[in-house]
Amino acid sequence: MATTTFGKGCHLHLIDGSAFIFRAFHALPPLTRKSDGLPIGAVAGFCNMIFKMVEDNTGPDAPTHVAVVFDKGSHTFRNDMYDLYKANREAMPEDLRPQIPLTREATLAFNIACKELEGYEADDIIATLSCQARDAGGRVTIISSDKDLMQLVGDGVVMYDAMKSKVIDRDGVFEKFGVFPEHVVDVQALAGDAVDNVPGAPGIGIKTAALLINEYGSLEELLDRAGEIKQPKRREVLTEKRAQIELSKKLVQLDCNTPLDFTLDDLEVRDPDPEALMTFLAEMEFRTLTKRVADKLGVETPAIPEKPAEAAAEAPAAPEAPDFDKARYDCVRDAATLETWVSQIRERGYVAVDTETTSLDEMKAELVGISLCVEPGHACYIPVGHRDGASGDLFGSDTLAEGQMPLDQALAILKPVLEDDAILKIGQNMKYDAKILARHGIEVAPIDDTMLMSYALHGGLHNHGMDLLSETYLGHIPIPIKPLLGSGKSAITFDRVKIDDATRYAAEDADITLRLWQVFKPRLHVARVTTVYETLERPLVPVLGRMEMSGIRVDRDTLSRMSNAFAQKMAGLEAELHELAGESFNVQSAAKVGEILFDKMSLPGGKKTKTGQWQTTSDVLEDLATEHDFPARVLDYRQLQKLKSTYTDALQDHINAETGRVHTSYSIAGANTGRLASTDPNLQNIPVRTEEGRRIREAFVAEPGKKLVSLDYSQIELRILAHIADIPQLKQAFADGIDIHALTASEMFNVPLDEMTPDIRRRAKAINFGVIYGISGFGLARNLRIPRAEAQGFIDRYFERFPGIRSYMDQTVDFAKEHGFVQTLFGRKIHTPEINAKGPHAGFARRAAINAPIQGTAADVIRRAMVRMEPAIADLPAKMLLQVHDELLFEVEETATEATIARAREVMEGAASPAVHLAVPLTVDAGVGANWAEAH
DNA sequence: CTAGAGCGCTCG
DNA sequence: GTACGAGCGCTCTAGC
Repeated sequence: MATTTFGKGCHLHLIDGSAFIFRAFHALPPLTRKSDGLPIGAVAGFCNMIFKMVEDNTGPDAPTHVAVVFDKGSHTFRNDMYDLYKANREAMPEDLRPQIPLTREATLAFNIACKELEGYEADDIIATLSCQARDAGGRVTIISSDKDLMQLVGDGVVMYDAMKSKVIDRDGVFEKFGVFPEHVVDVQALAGDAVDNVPGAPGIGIKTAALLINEYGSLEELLDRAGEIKQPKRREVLTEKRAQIELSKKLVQLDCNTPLDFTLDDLEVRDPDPEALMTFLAEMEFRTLTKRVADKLGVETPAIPEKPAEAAAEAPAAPEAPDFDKARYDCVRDAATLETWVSQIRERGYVAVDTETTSLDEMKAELVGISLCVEPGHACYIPVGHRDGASGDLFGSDTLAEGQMPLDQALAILKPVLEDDAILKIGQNMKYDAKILARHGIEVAPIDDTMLMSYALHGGLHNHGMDLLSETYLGHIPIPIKPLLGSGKSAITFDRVKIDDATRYAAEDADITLRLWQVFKPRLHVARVTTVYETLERPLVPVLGRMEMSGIRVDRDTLSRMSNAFAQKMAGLEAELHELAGESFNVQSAAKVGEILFDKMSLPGGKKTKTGQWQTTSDVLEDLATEHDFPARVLDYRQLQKLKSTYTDALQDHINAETGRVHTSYSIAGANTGRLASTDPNLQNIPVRTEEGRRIREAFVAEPGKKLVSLDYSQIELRILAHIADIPQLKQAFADGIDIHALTASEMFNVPLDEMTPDIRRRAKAINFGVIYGISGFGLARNLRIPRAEAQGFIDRYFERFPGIRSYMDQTVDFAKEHGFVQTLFGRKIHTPEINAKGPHAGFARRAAINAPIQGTAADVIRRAMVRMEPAIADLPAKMLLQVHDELLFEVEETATEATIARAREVMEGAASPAVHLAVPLTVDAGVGANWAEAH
């Protein structure tokens, strides 16, 4: 019970509980409770902080009153003012959610008041209590580092950043905002907040806002006199966005009149109940803290059961897993047996799934069987499409020895489980199986994917195929598929494999998948890649699956006509080349071309490849082509050859007979940097740079009544470089929409922008790209065809003008050497195992390490856009079809192209937030057309 | 006959 | 010895 009335001499500590645990979660290493793996890192950080305060606060400055304050409810009065408030908040990380109620328990265990109010943010409760305490003559310390609370500082109110052990007073606020606390809301109203989705005044950041507020005295005065501002952009935005700015102020202004159902007196400091506190700490298994608290309270330390530590990320698989015993694998041939598997799955809540089919092409593959696994060693195979090797007849349920269930019956039994929200389906490369099942009307969800888990954990270390993962992380070599299917001409499809053999093979795949999942799952948060996996990898599976199944219409006649035209021209060139060479030879053989050029014709400047063959790459041939016909004609021939074989011919073979469309396949875990890779066919390298090549894109068409719509990020990697390396001139240029290569040229060569020549700009452009690739004098010299010393001079000059670039490169390489990986802005890890190598390897590894965060961040950004795109355009007659690294291609009803562009652009331009606040804008260019050539 | 290495070219 | 990241078609050869 309160014995004193809050007033002069009292000191109130207000702890921002919600903000603290969120920050602790991200800042501290991930701890789990040893007995069951429950994530408790944030709770541990919280308890340590509380205990430290209790210990420290014994002197005259000790608090007399304390409260821990939490957010409650996702809808607050601010959402009534502005429905997009905090609209782009990301879902709470899976490992944090269970820790929130535990933090409340911890507060109560320390016998500290724990306060929250439905529909209010913790900030408003803190504001109200702070005002009340100050008005009563007391002092207040707000334990938080949230800048939104800085408006409350002053008059005996200070903030304290518990993680940095730093007091923030009026001067501290000025340091952060450039204004004193009474004007913080004005600055915030102008600068906005990407994290909370407070709009503010576009183009005005904290610095400019502070400048304006200091000049005009207040936001209201500034808005009234906005017409006087000299800078046209600022004047315009302040005049036109006045309503938005005023709304922003209301959103950031904290409410000092929150209707509380308690008083300050209820917050008086109370001694903890030792028993309750010790019980809680022991339950959490905080060994060190429990002992320290017990010593402090003068009670006995309770025993905490000692269990073997969780396997570390590098440790081999859990030894208790049973051996792979194929005899235990079950072949399911009837409904009753399948039902028993279904009930086992329901008991567990998860199941590993694998499908066997007749083809690697999901759009052509026929389902042959499904395997399931519910615990290591306990797996089954359900044959549904096996055929007699000789006759090709499907085995029926009555066939002796080879009996199997009808496909429809098996799927009908499995469908409810595979689509059940409460049952996790685990697969290795789930996109494949999900597409096969989708073609049979089953939408598999929710899923986990061991291939993608491995990608998040081990990106850059090795590939993520099941055979390799099994051998590396389970110490088990899986049954090879080769002996079952054979190879080459005599290869058979899986439907002709004997059911007994198929059972051993397929059930083992599901078994391995489940075991890999058990190994990888706890390692995700140990390695701090849970969010990467959950936001950048896993959600892409259904999105890409649908894109691939949609496919894109490709006009066979267009390709066929082009093929014929190319063939004619090639025949002419071939004859000409034979004539010039004085012999008949295979023009497609680089070795022969080299011999003729450098041995027979003795042209100068020949270089050998590492196998001793003459090098005949296009840049070598281009140098010779100015003087001789032969190399010039070879170049012509090669261009046509490439277009014909790779594009006009091969693409026709990829047109699906049923859909008339081309269905590529995206590898999610293929590229080290996080980029996707497109295969079978690769639709990410369709020609565009030359006029002739670009015509291939005319064959990629929209259905009648529809259009293709293309949106692509403008200069995304350079923008990310400007942000990461923090280059003021580049950031400013992007903010102002200035031609970035011209700006670079101007800075480097001291040429004013309005006197820029195309050649100077071209050089600067090459340097800009070189920087992204981990520039070297040699590489730039080769690219620009200038002496190496001159190229090195350019690079030196560049580093002089943009010193941040050099330090970014050095820091990135140092980080890689120390940690063995580099990271993107979104936390994706790219391992760099070769970074400490000696010799030429080192150079490669170094440049790759410099490039990876840039290329990888760009890849993360478009992944985020793709995941958000489907819901954003769900109500429009539009489909996302292709991704080409910085471009998304859609097929859209003619009437909806503009709406789609608007919607898609918003998603793409905002894709970094709220996780990352880029210091440069992302901009997107759009195009529409009947075909891809027109749209791009 | 087949698999894989080497070369060269396409894209971002 | 060199720009970063990918996939694929062709030739050529080692090995069945």
